[in-house]
Amino acid sequence: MLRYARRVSVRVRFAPSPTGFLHVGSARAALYNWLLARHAGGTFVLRIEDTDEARDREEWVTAIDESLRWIGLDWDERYRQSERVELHAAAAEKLVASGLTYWCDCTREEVDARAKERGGPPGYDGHCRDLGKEAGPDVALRFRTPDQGETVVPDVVRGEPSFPNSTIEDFVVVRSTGKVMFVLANVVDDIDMAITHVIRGEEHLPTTPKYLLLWQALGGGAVPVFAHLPVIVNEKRQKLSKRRDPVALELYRDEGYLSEVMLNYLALLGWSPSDGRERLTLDEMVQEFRLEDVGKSPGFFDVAKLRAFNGDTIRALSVEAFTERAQPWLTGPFAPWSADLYDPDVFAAMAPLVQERVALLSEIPAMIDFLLVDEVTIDDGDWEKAVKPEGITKLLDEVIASWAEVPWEHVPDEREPLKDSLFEIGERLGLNKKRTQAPVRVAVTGRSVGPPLFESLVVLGRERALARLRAARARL
RNA sequence: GGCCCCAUCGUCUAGAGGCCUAGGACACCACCCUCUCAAGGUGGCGACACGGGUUCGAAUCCCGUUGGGGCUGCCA
Repeated sequence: MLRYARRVSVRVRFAPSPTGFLHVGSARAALYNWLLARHAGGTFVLRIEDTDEARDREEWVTAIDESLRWIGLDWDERYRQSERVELHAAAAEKLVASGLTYWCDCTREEVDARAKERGGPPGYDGHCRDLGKEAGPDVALRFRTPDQGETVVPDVVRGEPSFPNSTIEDFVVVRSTGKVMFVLANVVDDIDMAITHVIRGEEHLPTTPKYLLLWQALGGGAVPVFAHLPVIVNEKRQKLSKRRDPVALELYRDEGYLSEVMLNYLALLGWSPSDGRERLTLDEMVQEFRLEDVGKSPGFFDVAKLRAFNGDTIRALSVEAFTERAQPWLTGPFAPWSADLYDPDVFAAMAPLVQERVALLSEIPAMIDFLLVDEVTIDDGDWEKAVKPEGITKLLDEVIASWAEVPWEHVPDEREPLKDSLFEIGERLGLNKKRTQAPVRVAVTGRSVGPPLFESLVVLGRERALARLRAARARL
């Protein structure tokens, strides 16, 4: 019955261990599993492999759930491997009964010492293989691997890598503490959950022969289809690591990357639709995803490209959607100002101008902060550069006088009194437009770059604008 | 060291023997637009790692070399 079920429906699993935030590499593995499940109308199983007491933490379990939810990967079934230890233990007993294992009390030091002595490759030498040792404290259970033949991994992306059985050492399946090891637990759960496709990182490929040997020993039936995904690397072409690379998914969320962009980018790191398109919606990815189209070579996690995608996507948002997505940086946890300072009308007036200029949502505050705070902080470097040309004092004096009178409005291509008066003064003083606007911009916004000046001035209001111009004038 | 994997522009890739004087995207450069910055427009730079085969014909198939990577735990 199980066998039949396996034929008709795809069942995949994502099996993270809660030892840290969700890693971009793991997220991609989760995504590919999820895409296949959704594409095939199958089942996506989330299996938290929380059997490492030393490293697991409950908060990481929550963090993984949250990260998956953030990118919108929903699961159909969810298990905790820690709740299944009896099943694993039963499987271990079955192995003992089958005679395919033996007990071993060699310590790591002894194994290493013997390897060094014989000068051969490191690893276990089968020392206790025929010693008939009994179970007991400090005794581990090893699986006796075949000496002859080879084990072939049926892999959709890699073909059929084969491993000489003679190079597979007799590996530990049950620790001396009685705890079942990762591979065994993995196999037991995959058999029990009727997993049809194992999609995971390439780093698992070398242990897959052990997986297969155990699967066979336990009589698991038809083995799953494997898909070992190419590793994701940094600029030095090394596998992304928690220690040296920014890999936590939530790091990107907090920087203001859009979840759909993250998903799109991750999907493209190792897969592309047959026509090579890059910008895909989730639905399109589900529709077009095929395991057979997954590439073999490692992919560089290119933040510059991610960022470009993000900017494109932000710009394509409706103003309403943009405003909605921006909330965490406006009124939420990432807003740099106190709640009472924030004015939704100010943002509404600036939103379209801001939207075109940010690639990350986290860049929003710096685009509008000068409109919310009472006093701007002038960037000294920007100020020095802006007031360098001759005649700036005169310029500011005249602008202050003129703008005290001029209609305070700016309608592009129609009524632009602020703009007209400013550049009229600048021209009279022999300053080009760039140099004319620079000191005014820095005086009013605090920086030499930002949203369009005249629109900003209208939002700021005449009084505050003039006050800032006078304050700047006083600096000269 | 051993086992395994990988190899098209700087990066991600399209390419499944002739459609390839190798296409796209990001990055970079130049110009245009322009109140700054973006955005947008136009153009440019730029790759089949190397050597042997197979074939009328190879980026595409085979072998080797070189280079890169992964694994090598009584972690998962």
